[in-house]
Amino acid sequence: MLEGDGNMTESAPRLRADARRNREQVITAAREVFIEQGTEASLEEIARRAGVGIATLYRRFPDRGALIRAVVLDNMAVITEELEAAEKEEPDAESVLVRLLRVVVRRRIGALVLLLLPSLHEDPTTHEQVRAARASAIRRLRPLLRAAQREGRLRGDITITDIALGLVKLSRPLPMIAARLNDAATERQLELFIDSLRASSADGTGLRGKPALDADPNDVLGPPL
Amino acid sequence: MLEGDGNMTESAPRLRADARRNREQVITAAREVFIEQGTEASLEEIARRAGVGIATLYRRFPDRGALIRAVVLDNMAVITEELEAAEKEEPDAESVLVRLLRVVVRRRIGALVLLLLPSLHEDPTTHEQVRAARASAIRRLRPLLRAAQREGRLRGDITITDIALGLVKLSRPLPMIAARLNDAATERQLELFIDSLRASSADGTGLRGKPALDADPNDVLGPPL
DNA sequence: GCATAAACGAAGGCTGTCCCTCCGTTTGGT
DNA sequence: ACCAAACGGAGGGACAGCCTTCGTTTATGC
Repeated sequence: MLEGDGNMTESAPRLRADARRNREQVITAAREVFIEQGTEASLEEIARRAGVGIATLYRRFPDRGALIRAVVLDNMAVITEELEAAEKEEPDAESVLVRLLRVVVRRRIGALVLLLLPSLHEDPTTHEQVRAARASAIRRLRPLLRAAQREGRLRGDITITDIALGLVKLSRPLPMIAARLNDAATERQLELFIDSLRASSADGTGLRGKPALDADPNDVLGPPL
Repeated sequence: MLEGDGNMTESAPRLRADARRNREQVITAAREVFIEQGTEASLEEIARRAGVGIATLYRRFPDRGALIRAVVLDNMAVITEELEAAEKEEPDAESVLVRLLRVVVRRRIGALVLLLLPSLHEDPTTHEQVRAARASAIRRLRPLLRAAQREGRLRGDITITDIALGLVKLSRPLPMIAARLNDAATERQLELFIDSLRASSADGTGLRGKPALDADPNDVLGPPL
């Protein structure tokens, strides 16, 4: 969760302290619930988990779309922030990338980055805003991946889409399984996934199956990554 | 879907031809819907997707539990069957295992194998039956994995649980994304996952993080695999 | 401190969905 | 051709989620 003034989108009068705190709690709860149950989840449950009355949620986010939007933008901001920190502190591209993966999974952000885009596709207002945030993130991520591949640390037949989708699936907790188990499993799978991205995993024949998801700019996933 | 007489559990009079057909369609639909939405999904949607009236579903499966049970047993049967075929036709353990993974994912079975167990845990009636099927599958799978590891083709720090959970996550389609996209993504991720299991992926340091999920026989996942 | 505007939570009417049964109709098997 | 078996859909009851209204609480500026 980014600090900020909790008002990166429209210019509102400025929230009271408790209101700002509640707003962030709602976004955090929404992020978790959306990942677990999808964006159709009950808003009342989100409010409950945020420790907040349902009215408070509606006061801050007039409809479901507004809440989704807020979560997505917040996620994007976290990613950007973390990316900058990593680029300063890590020695090479591969380290930056791997660190980013770990953060994204641990913070449960992965899923929403891609997952929520389709819903926003309808909304002409903020679609541009979200699209811009996403485009900017990709503009930074792509050269990073290229670099790591040139370093010879990551396999060459991987695309950003592969990584993004992998994160999405990793991040989704399995329903009807205890949280602790889910966390343990996710961590383990993440390390497996990271290993699978490394150059040593490529068996020379390249990935079986088509490059999948590369094409079709009109698709949910936007232009080829 | 296994053929059989559609009556592997209790001894019923013998179903009419159309009834048997409908029964299988319901199971198939249930498998898909359960994977997508969890076992709390609407039974009416399952009936709809099976192209069958809601009454027909209830006639065959008196309650939700019965349906879940049927799906699980069916899945187990398919796995066993496929395993036997693969063991006859494939040259080594690794090939058998990989082939099995591909079948399980393509048939959308993966998720349910583990996913449904917790729900059944409550039910004293059929729990034993399911537990037996599962135990028998594991008894066959474990030596297979060991063999593949001895062959030096699969990394040594992998457990059956790792594989099972990997399959579960792979198999779950992402909500609000077109089916075609989901299929393409899943296929791609599966190949990545398979590569990650190979010995060449291990970087010598072993998997970061604890062996996770190995212990606690009282857990959802049963005894260590 | 205290006044006041901002923010809060909970109750409740409304709507839609899902569960499950009942019953008139259709269909497979002999 | 007969009839038991199987079918589908309508519909009542229950319930969960949406969103608003309203009386109460709390942060903030003087």
